[in-house]
Amino acid sequence: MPKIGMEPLRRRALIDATISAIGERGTLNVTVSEIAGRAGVSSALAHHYFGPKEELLQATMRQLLADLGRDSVASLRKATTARERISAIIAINFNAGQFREETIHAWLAFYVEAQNSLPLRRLLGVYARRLHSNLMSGLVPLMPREEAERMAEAIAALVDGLYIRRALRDGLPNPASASGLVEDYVDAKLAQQAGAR
Amino acid sequence: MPKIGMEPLRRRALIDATISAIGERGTLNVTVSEIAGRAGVSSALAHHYFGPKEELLQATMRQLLADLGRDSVASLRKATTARERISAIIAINFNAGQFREETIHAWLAFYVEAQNSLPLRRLLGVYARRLHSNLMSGLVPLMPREEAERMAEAIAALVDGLYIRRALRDGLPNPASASGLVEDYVDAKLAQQAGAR
DNA sequence: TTTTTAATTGACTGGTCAATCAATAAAAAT
DNA sequence: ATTTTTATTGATTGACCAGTCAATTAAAAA
Repeated sequence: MPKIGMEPLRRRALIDATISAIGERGTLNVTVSEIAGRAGVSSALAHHYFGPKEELLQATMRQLLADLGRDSVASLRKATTARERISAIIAINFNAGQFREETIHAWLAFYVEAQNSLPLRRLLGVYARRLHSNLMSGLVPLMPREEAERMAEAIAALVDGLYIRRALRDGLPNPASASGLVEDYVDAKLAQQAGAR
Repeated sequence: MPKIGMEPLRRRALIDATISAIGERGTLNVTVSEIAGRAGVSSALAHHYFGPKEELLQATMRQLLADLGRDSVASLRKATTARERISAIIAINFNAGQFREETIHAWLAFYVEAQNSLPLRRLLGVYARRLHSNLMSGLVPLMPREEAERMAEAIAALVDGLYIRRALRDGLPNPASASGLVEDYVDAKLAQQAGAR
């Protein structure tokens, strides 16, 4: 009983199913059938809309990035001072929507897969550059550019590291303590910066 | 032409081949045949010595951990003060042997695989606990225990994060700048600590 | 020298999975 | 009322791969 206009609904359902499948199994080694099953359709339909599996994965990655992007603009809009911008960026990465088992596993799996897939690597590059420029917009007003670059790199690494550690042991560190650690780092560095001036 | 006493040589060669195969392809999705080929033997021989693939992977992980452990005791032996111990631990993780494309890819791949394999998760747990206790031995003399715990977690996350970032873009951050970032963080926190006293 | 043991592989098996395709059914367009 | 388009799937194909096994060769032991 084919209704019309199913395409966008199916695409969305398949992408959601991909995230939850990867999230639950913790690896990109999920079959198209498994994903399709979760979305309530046959594997043939998944191929019908997305073609090869790789394209479904890319679409899923794009979805993840888009979600993060949406959260980012919303959160940054409320920030007025430079220091607030930094906090906003940190908060985005550890908010309830992002810092979930499911989402984290998906990110981690994509990091690994990016090693073999140029398109995925490009997508992650987009994310990395956006995070970097967001961070710089908060850091540059507070310190020399050189120092800001280093600190942006450190914050990004810290965030990635906390994600990975959360993926491994389940549950810990929790969102509050994770973002607390990063904030604490920023405070320490800013104090050091102020002292050196 | 079977010579005797091949077993330890073959085991070692197969483990090395596993690391380099995973390192080059960036994923645990390497076939036993590929690994065996690199080691100059047939896939049947790999199974003969290791049984199922999973066991070869575990042996490889154990090798990685053993290498890291050996580097650790060597490096820690030279440290006398608490601050030096911290630096020693940081240096271990970014020394030439550890912070290589190949090794990093292998670690990252194992992190992902650990999601599905209890034995691998256990092995990573061993590593995490050892790193944590090493860090604590350097931090506890310099600050309240509570604070030391938080900082050990942050340093560990920072190290993991720098690894992941190095795996993604090739080459950067380089060993010197990576360990520089971590040292810088430690200095900033210690200064903050001294100021608060 | 016969027998056992270690080393080694080619060939095979069974299972899994991505991708294709022909077929069906219903809505839309003509 | 045909024809075209959209939605959908079961069945199938072809590739790949982990793991097994019987067979071979040579060293060691009896």
